[in-house]
Amino acid sequence: MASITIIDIAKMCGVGVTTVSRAINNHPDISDETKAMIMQVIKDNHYVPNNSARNLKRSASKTIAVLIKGITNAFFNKLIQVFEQEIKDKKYSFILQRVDDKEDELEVAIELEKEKRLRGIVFLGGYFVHAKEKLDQLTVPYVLCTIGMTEDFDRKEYSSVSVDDFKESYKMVDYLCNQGHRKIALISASMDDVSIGKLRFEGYKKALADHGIEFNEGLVRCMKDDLESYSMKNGYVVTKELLESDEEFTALFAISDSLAIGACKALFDAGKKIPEDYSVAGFDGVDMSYYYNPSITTIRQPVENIAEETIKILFDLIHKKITHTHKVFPAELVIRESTRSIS
Amino acid sequence: MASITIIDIAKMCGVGVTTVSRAINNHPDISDETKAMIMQVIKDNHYVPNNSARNLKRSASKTIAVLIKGITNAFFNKLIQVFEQEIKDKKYSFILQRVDDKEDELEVAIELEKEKRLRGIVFLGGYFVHAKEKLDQLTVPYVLCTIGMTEDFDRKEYSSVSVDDFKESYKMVDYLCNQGHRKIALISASMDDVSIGKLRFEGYKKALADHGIEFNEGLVRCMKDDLESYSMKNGYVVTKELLESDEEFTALFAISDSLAIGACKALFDAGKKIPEDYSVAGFDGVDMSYYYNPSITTIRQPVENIAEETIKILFDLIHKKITHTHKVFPAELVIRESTRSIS
DNA sequence: TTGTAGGCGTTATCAA
DNA sequence: TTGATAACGCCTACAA
Repeated sequence: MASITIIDIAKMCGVGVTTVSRAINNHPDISDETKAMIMQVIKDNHYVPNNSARNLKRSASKTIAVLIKGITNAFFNKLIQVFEQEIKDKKYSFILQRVDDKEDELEVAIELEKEKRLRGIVFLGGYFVHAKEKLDQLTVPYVLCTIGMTEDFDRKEYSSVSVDDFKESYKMVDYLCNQGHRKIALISASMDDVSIGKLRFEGYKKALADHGIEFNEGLVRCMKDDLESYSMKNGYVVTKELLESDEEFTALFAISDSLAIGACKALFDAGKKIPEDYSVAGFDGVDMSYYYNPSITTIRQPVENIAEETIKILFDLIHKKITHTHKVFPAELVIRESTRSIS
Repeated sequence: MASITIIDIAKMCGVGVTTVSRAINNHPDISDETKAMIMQVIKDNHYVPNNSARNLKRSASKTIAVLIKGITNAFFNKLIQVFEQEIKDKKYSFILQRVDDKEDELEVAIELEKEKRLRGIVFLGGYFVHAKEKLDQLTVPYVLCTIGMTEDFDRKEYSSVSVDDFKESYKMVDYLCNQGHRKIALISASMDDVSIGKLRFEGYKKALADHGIEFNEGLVRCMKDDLESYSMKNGYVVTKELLESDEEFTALFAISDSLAIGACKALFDAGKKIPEDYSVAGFDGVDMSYYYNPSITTIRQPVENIAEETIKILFDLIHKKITHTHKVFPAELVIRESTRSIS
């Protein structure tokens, strides 16, 4: 069935298409009278403008896209909420685009930029290893949000907002050491991770070293590739293995809260108590870490600040107020029930 | 900066645009030779077709959209994963569109249908109270997934897949009663909810009645409108109030697992033990209900079945194999650590 | 204040 | 197997 178009409306109203277009888009050059009349006809006939046609014609539509890799991550939920609010406050519209783990976020971005005439892009999650040449196909500003980048990527080429994953991870492990723990297990990303996973791992190693504790590879457990990354199940399975390996440890640091929760479950299943038998710590500071029993000691990322700053930088970039910028927020060590001193 | 178009590619290759279009879209009438040549040029020049133009021109693009209201709901995550898989298996592409709580999902759907030339739509979550007249503007088939509808909406007018929220809620409360509980608190949706919230509430009432237990309004607590619906925080706040009200109860049934977890936290804060002091039950069967400590007794919805059947019905509708269908799956009472018998 | 006409980048039709 | 050309539905100079 053929959809009703702007021409049909124009005919029904006995006016030209331009006039109808003006009515739709709140253009000034139109009398209130005709506008009201047109809007009424549009309503009566359920006319809905075709977005594809609009996007095709429009040079730039005030819209920002947020590309998010791995939507299951609870940590992103709050971020997105703030993004949406901030973007709407600026009278821009907001598109949330999920990117599959196996998809290339950059390709999606390039396509979306053309399709929607984007003005800016926020990348959330993932590793973001891309050739510069390909990045250059993006002609609008973009900001990487909470995507830890290793040094081999030139910081002059992009903007980012995040916490210092190395430092914050160090902070947690340092804390555990200060509580008397010397055998600290780590649930980390897979070894080929070059993003936050790697940084948090390095922070762990450095803290151990600074406390004169020898690094024990047997205590480091990587997430399973065949399970959803950063999932509770992943933490559960990996911890079960750790327990079966007979490696001794008194504390366990998981590089995300969800992994930590999975770890707790595995510990409970083995009849252990937290924190009496094992201290468990997470990272991110998602709501669940507070609601869990015991509540989880974690590193809380300042979500609101991160989100607001991301948008601020993006708009500054759009308005050419700044060149590439990197903002690093401090995160907070939140000590809760899941860890204890053993000294 | 002007983007490179199909015409540019055609010129560079010394062929017509049609030929380029054929190469891109895998049309048969083109020699492998020219096709390979064209694809190479496209690659070298990073040409990306403009989707708006394609959608504008195309009569029907094999794509299905899933509209989801309230993406924070963990229960939907698994559903979405299955949807994506099933849809891709059928060689269709998949669009996930988030709809804000305050937005009208139907309006979004109508617009999206035109913009993307959709072939079908899945609605997830929300209440779905819409005038028939407006629904008729949707010209492609759609299926309501886990959206409980009350009777005043003609079942011949739409298709749906869900569990029997009334019956399953009844099942849980019946179970609690059989465990000797007679003072059972309920955390429910707001009173003007006409969807699953209402159905689960009715199931609660019916089970009490069947056990000869008088309904006590003071034991029913509605989610706060000013907090995110079905959030842990909502469950937490509401349970705190309940505790302060001095209403006596031995069991608490929350109409979602997340609410139940919030409730547990409030109980723990008050120095109570679960299930020794209070039994707590949830609904949905999300992963978290298993990982929580204590693990939460819940009603597990058969997520995979629901998702698969939704897609099956949608495609049957698309291929005109069936008229409107309603599929109701049984859910499973999963008894775990958070509830106990007190008789 | 209003209308006409051309073009946005593709795909589909039809003729070569 | 190819290519010119007409839509697709809308916006916007420009003219009236």
